[in-house]
Amino acid sequence: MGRSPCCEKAHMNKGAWTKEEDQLLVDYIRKHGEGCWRSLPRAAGLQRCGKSCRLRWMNYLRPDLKRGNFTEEEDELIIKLHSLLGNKWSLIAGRLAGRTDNEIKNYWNTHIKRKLLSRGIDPNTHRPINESTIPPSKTTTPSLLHDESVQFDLAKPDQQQTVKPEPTVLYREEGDNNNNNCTSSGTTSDDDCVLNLELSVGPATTRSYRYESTRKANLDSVESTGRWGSELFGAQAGVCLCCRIGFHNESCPNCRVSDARTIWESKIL
DNA sequence: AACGTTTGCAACCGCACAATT
DNA sequence: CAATTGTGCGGTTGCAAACGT
Repeated sequence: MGRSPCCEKAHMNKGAWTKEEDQLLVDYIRKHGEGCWRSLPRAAGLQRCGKSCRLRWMNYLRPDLKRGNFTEEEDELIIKLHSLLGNKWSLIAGRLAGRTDNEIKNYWNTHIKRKLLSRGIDPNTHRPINESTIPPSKTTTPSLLHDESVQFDLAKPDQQQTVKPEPTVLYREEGDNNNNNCTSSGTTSDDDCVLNLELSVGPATTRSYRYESTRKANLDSVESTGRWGSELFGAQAGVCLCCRIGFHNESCPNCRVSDARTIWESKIL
């Protein structure tokens, strides 16, 4: 069956946007607001695919974007968030005001990867590249997943929480005298081994269901397909940190769903 | 100056999934 | 409830600028 293409590509412009196109898009969105990207190009007089318009607006034309170089603080925050979230660029971008997922993704690939490699850290695992030679007990976990200093007020899932964990020791190698400044308490002068993170963690911003029947249908579909949609499991709408860090929160919809999944899996497995 | 290589980033593509009909 | 539509995401590509020889 397949779906129809998002637009008729035959007569569409591709490639770099011109100033005139930018102006048309900005003018139209100022006037009518965002939304309905499919019909926007025609309405705005643009020979562009709706997706292309959306991308251009989201990544470059939005007035709230912060342009310019990344600061050292942003670098470290990206590294920390990546260690926690992986390649969830949109989630990472959501924690950096004025930065876009595309910008962060590019910055990661061109700068931060190299930076981590120069530190001897695998950018994919956030562990020392030669870690395989290190006894596990000597290696401190790089992930917030196991960072007990992270605290959430799970009684208030709708309230944005500012979390100030103690600086987390990321990596320490046995016998590395150059890194003796790294301590488990995080008091150190070595910026290379400690990240002082102030994470602003919001609730999983689940989309509201216009129809309760849709929600039920999607929940039911889990049973029939065995797949867990992002809305249900908090992947796209915002990672459920309660689940990710091993907490359980009765008032968090995702935790309740994960309960459902656990029950469902226990029936199946 | 000319050419080849590397780097940085804007934009595209395909896919997944929520929303709607 | 199946089919369809619209949106958003992550991976990848293409190209211009910077750099090296």
